[in-house]
Amino acid sequence: MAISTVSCQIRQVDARPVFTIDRILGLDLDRQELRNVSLKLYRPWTELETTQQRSHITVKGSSKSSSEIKRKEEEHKLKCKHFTESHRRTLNWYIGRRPRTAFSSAQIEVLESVFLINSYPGIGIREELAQRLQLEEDRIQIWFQNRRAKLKRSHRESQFLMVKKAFADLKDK
Amino acid sequence: MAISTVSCQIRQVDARPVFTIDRILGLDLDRQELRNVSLKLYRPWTELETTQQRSHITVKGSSKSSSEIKRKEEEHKLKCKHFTESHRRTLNWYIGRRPRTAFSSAQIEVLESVFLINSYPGIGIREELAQRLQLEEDRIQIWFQNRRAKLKRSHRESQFLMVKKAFADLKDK
DNA sequence: TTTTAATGTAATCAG
DNA sequence: CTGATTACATTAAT
Repeated sequence: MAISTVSCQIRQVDARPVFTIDRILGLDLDRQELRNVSLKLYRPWTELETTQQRSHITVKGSSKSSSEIKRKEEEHKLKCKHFTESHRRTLNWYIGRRPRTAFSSAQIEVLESVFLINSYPGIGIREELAQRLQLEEDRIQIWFQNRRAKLKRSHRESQFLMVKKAFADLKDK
Repeated sequence: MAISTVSCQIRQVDARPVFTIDRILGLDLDRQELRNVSLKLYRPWTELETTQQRSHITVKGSSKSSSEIKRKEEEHKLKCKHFTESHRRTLNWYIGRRPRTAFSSAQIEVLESVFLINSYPGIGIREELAQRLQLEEDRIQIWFQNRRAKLKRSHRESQFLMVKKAFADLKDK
């Protein structure tokens, strides 16, 4: 099979390095020589997949996968839409950064309520929220990430204050 | 063990949601009831750290062995050092997560050069790189893992674009 | 200026 | 190992 052949070649290289780091960095070998070497790189995913041989992978997928694929497609469509609707941001806009989402206060309220109970919502809850709040699931995941970071930051700060206060109290004695 | 207990509780909640969103929003359950439920929130950084409870993880090694054991011991010492040297990050830091390594651009350049030739460097090359770049071998292994993931991701995306284009071309006919 | 959505990537964990 | 997810530092929009 093609793959195992290739990986053998690699293993060989590993054991008795044809490419030392010096060579790779071009300290020891010039580029012309490098092009002459016929070493197949081991990049399995570079090859086209022949539909059949991946079906087993898609089955065992964790909680996401089918829903994730759909999500990514939607996201992509949305990205394309952004290119066409070029009002505001036409200039402002550089290499494909998503326009900042402005959550409504109603959306924030719901998100905060959920966060209070569970700051690590799984895919199920996130998708339900997405549907209910008319947001992409990705926006929600990011929101929770940022929210956790914020909570952590505030926690850190309050701890810092407590330590400071403890020191102050010590001085008073 | 405390940590796994907590995360199991969470996973339970995720799989078979005791808290539906309706309940969380109080559409289905009033706050008094909510307070009676004894669900531990998963807020790791809130808890005090109980120094060592993660050592079992280091055992399960696979293909590597003598060098790996030595390496793991060093890593462990390093972790302990982090607990004692409590300047910066004392608060920042919860349950023994390694502080994020910031690679220098010079280090990245070398790593990328090697990656271009061989994206699956064996232990030999990794250790040489570690010595040369003044990094732990583990950092390098992780870097290659993440780098492969990145390459694969970008490859997936470009494939997606090509499929999309193919569809567009079909329409044109 | 402050807050925070978005991004990139190192670290972690399950399979 | 991969794949998914998380934490964290940074950037940039409001």
